Amino acid sequence: MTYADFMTQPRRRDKAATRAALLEAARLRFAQHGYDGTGVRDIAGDVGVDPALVFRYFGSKDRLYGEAVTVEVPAGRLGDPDRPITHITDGLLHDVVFADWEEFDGEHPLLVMLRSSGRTAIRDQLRERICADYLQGFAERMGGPDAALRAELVGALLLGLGVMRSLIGSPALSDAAFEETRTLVARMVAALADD
Amino acid sequence: MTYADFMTQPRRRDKAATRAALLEAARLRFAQHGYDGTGVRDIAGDVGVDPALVFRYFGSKDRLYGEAVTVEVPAGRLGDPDRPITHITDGLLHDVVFADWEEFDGEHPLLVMLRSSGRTAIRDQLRERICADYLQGFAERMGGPDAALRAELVGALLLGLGVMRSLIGSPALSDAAFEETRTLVARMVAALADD
DNA sequence: GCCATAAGTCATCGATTGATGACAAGGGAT
DNA sequence: ATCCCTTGTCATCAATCGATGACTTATGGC
Repeated sequence: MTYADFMTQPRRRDKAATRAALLEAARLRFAQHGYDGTGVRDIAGDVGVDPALVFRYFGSKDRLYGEAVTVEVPAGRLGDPDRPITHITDGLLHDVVFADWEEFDGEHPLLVMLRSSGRTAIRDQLRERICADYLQGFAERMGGPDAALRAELVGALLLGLGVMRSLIGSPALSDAAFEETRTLVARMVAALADD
Repeated sequence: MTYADFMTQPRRRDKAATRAALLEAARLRFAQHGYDGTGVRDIAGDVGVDPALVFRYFGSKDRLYGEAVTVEVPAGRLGDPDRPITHITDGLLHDVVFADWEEFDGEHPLLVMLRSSGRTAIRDQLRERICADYLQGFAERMGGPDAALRAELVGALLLGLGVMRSLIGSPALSDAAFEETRTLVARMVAALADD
């Protein structure tokens, strides 16, 4: 049997595998084209399966989206409260901004949600996750009267980096080595933390 | 004649005024719900006019979007090449990030485009404008071997600030006074410019 | 006041959307 | 080999999409 025969051959029936394949295809589609720009037929077409299965396995397009972009984000290695803030941002830069989220076409799920932020439900979830998962941890390590504000400035920097890298595709940042960027970011964050 | 009568009264026929009203309604809708989340009927409905007029005056939804988000952005007061970079970012922070773009529902047109970045044409235009209008000016004032990278870090910070403020709506940054934020941003940028 | 032109409306097209339920077919257990 | 439950397909619905062209109505010049 040739390879072409193998590919055109009907796939073996497996609920779990099909469901997982749909989920992965949905992640890619939503990441590239946003919620409104992605159709159920597109996703099912990528997997090579009937669109009706999407509704059988996920109930609705909304629930599929919810399950697709919901991923346990590393809380940011916020373990030791005495750890300097630049170590935290180093870790986040590496794990969140520079990490290759291959299941989301290389983009962080938060940036994927950004592209679908026209829907208020998605925007609310986005704010909720950014504030709870990241900003609060920053603020606790900042100290001072305007700790919250400075924490959000750090968040803005990291978020902006992600947007520039994967969404805009700015030339220098996209090509830069991690270590080079890390040094510069650490400088900016340190300037913010000093009193 | 009561106010209700006045409102339900058919508006006076005026091509220029209707066209302008459609354009403004389009800006608001696109800003809030993105390209795919906005229908021609929604826009026309806001103005209280027939959807067919959109095509008569703008040709297509695509061209309406193009005309709606295209706005002459202040080039960033890049006049004097000797002006320190922090002065530039001060001005941009004030005119671009903190400015209230009322015709775009308070958001900067670039952030509006961000919400529609699922469409590759929009994403390309977005990158083009950010690189040409801002990053290049930054890089010229940076100097050093990695000027381009550091320029994009400044751009990432400003872009992230805009996203946090208007798109995410993070609490501290949204409420903070301009002067307070300006001081902290200047600190971060200065740390980047020093050798 | 009439009339031509511009402004706005209406009906409708074809494609696509999310979603539903009836139906066909594969696969393991007996 | 047969049976039955699970998996996947098909046909289709109602709504909405962008878009088009024919029609109606208001308005300014005479």
